[in-house]
Order: sequence, then C-alpha cells, then structure tokens
Amino acid sequence: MQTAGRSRHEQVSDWLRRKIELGEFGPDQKLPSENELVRQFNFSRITIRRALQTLEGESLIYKRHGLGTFVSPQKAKQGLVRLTDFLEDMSSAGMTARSEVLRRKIIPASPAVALALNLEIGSAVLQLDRLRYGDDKPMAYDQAWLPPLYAQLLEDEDLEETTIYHVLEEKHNIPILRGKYRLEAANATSEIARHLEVDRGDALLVIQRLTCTH
Amino acid sequence: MQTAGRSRHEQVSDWLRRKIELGEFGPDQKLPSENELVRQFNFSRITIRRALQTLEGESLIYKRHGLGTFVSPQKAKQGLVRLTDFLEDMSSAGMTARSEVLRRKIIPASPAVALALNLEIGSAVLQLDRLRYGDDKPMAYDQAWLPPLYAQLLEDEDLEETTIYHVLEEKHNIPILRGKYRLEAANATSEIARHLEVDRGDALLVIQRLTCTH
DNA sequence: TGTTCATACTTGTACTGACATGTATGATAA
DNA sequence: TTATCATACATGTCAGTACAAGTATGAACA
Repeated sequence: MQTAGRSRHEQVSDWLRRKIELGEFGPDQKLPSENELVRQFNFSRITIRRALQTLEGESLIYKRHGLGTFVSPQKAKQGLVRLTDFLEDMSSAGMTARSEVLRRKIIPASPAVALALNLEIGSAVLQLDRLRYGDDKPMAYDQAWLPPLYAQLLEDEDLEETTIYHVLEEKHNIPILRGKYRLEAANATSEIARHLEVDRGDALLVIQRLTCTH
Repeated sequence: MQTAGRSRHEQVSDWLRRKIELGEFGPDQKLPSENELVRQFNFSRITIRRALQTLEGESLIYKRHGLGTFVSPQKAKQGLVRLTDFLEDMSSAGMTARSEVLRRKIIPASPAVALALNLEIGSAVLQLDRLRYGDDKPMAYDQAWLPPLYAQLLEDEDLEETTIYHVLEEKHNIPILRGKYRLEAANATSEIARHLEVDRGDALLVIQRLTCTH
C-alpha cells in the first residue's frame, strides 16, 4: 500500500465518482473503456475492473456487455428509500395514475414552508394542489410548494399529464439529489375529505417529502 | 461457458449459499478458507474470491482479515426493508422502550388471522396485546397473533422486558426469515384511544407486519 | 511467570496473460 | 439494394503467481 489506505482501485473509483458527481460525465454517457483506463492510470485491467465493480455496486454506473460502461441516470438514487413519483407508485401497484390540478397560485411562504425551503417567511412560492387518481378513484391529495425558480420552469407544463420530477430531470436536466421522508397519520379536513370522497375526520396517511436538487 | 449460464464462480456461490440456507454452516461459523475451496473445487483463487464477494454483497457472509470468512448472523436480513423491533425503532430514535402486556390468551383464529398464518379458521392462536412506551409515553398499541407452536416457546417469557424476535432468535435459534410490511392509517377505537391517551377517532398509523420463520 | 518473537494461516491487493462472448460497423457477395 | 460475414472493440471469465498485511499460536527468552 502506498500512502494511507488509498489502494489503486480506490484511486480509480474515487476519480470516476468525482467526475460523475460533478457532472463531467452526464447520465447514460459512455465512460472510457476499461482498456483506455488501463492506459490512463497504467494499472492492470483487473484493478480497473475492481474499481468499476465498486461503482456498479453503488449503482452509479451500469455496464452493457459488448458496448461499454455508462453513467446511471441516477434520479433520486442513493439512500435507503428511493424517492418515487406518485406515477411510479401506482404503476408498480398495477394501477393507472392520473391527476387533476385543483390550485396553482403564488402565495407568501408560511413559516413552515419557508423553513423547509430555506427562504424568507412571506416570500413568494408556488402552491400546487393536485388530486391524484389511481384507476380513476381518488387516492391522494397532493400539496406542493416550490420556490420561484422552479415555478418558472414548470410554467407551461401540463402537470395533469406529467410529473414535476420528470420535467426537472428530462427537460431541464436537473437531477433530484436527495430527499426526506416522513410518515404520519392525520384526520381528513373537510376540504380534503370532499375531494377524496371520504368522511371528514377519517384517518389518512400523510406523506411529507422534502426534495432537494443542487 | 459450460452448461447454461452457470459460470464457475456461480457454482461456488450457489453451493455455499445452499449450505448456509440449509443451516449446514451456522451463524458466525467459519467457512472453509479460500485455499481450501480452491482445492475442493479445483478453481483458481480469483474465482473463489469472486464467489465469496457475491455472497458478501448479499450480506450472507462477512470476512475478517487474517481470520477467515464467516456466516452472517442473518436476522431479518435481505429485502429492501429490514424488519425491526419496536425496541430497535425506539433506540435508533434515541428513546427508551418499554411495554406492558394488556392481554395474553388463546383465542380461535379469525378468518383474517387464519389466512395470514395459513391455519384453519377457529384453530387456537395466542393473541398478545401490548402497549408500548417510548420514553414512558404511550406510543403504540401492538396486537400480535401467534400459532400454537410459538405460543409455547414464549410461555415463560417476560414479554414486557424482551421481544418476540429476541426470544426466537437467541433462545430457540429460530431465525426470522422474511416479512411483509403494510402501512395504513386508521381511526382510533375507543379502547386503543384510551390506552394511547388520544381521542377516539384520532388518526393513527397502522403497521401490519407478517413475519415468517422456517 | 510473563514477555517477545518467529511462524503459519488467513484475507487483501495487484500483475500478466489468455480466451469467451456480446455489439456495431463496414466490406463483400448475392 | 439487400443480406451476410469478417472485423474491431467492448465487457466477462479464468488461470497462475507474487507479495502485503492482519491474527493467533506456541516456542524461546528474560
């Protein structure tokens, strides 16, 4: 071992990981082939492969036999719980997803929202309320607050057909980096009860999610 | 490649995995060393190591430099969500856990319970109701139904101090293999509301878990 | 008795070399 | 023009060898 716990394959995987995280290799972009890396680092191929294996285990990259090694389109990747769309949730349950925008307007940030988004209390945020259907039955009432920057990006989007994650990732190339999850139960307010076709006071699952980009 | 997609390292890892799952190698028991496996299979060490690496990735085994390779004490291992004790949940949140047994008696299985446990409707099961405290505040109302076999094993245990998982795993050496999770919200019944010191009808999280052993 | 040290055994890292197999491309033949 | 095939290049698998480094054991020594 040369310096301090940094073996050769770690040098390579650290180098690649940094490049990927800095965005020097975009999603689905082809990485240098094993042989190219062998030449660059002057390490043996087994060492290079060891490094790639590590990154593959972290699902930062994926390999395709005969084609090469590529950067994973990493969406909301690492962490124990993957962040999922409502759309994903539903389709993995074998249901069709649809949503209806109930409200979409700029409001002053409440203290709770301002705290979460790291904004001044009262500054403008976009509030987006959507009623989400699974197999045409109302399944969830979704309230979202977005800072002004992202509100602009979504301005012309039809959020009944697509999802916020999708717009950000595909159209504007802004990856979802990480998020927090919190589960609670709460009683339905009368407005929400009406939309979801349940009785006021009925127990509901509350999923709070805070999503971060760069 | 020899037969059909079974490379050599897969032969080795499959062989070891089977042995481990059948219990031929107990928890924390030392596996044959790499060199022994090299002799047994007549494969090169790189192939053997590749197989061990696979099993290590599945956390079926762990290695200790200079000592050898050992079988992981696998508890409720694989799967995306680890099954956790209430005790674990609380201590990871930095709280002290305590519980109080409210009911403990043999009842005939309801249809739902019989279905889940794969028993006849009406056959005897042990119902165990516990009120669980975190930092001395009532946090959860836990209802469990156990088939007769396990009921006997737990007969003399003080379930206010220890957990079912613990008794099964440590004392009787019955590993928890897998489980299902389901989250719901429900309104508190009057009995549960009284114990948890909330109002009847308040929203609560319902965690259904079905746990399987051999 | 207690300490130190050589030794054997373990896993960790790394090299060279070879061949197998999947994929795309461009040249060749129908 | 279209189909086929040789080729280049990618990753996948495996052998054999060497040395580094962590751990335990028992023998030699103070």
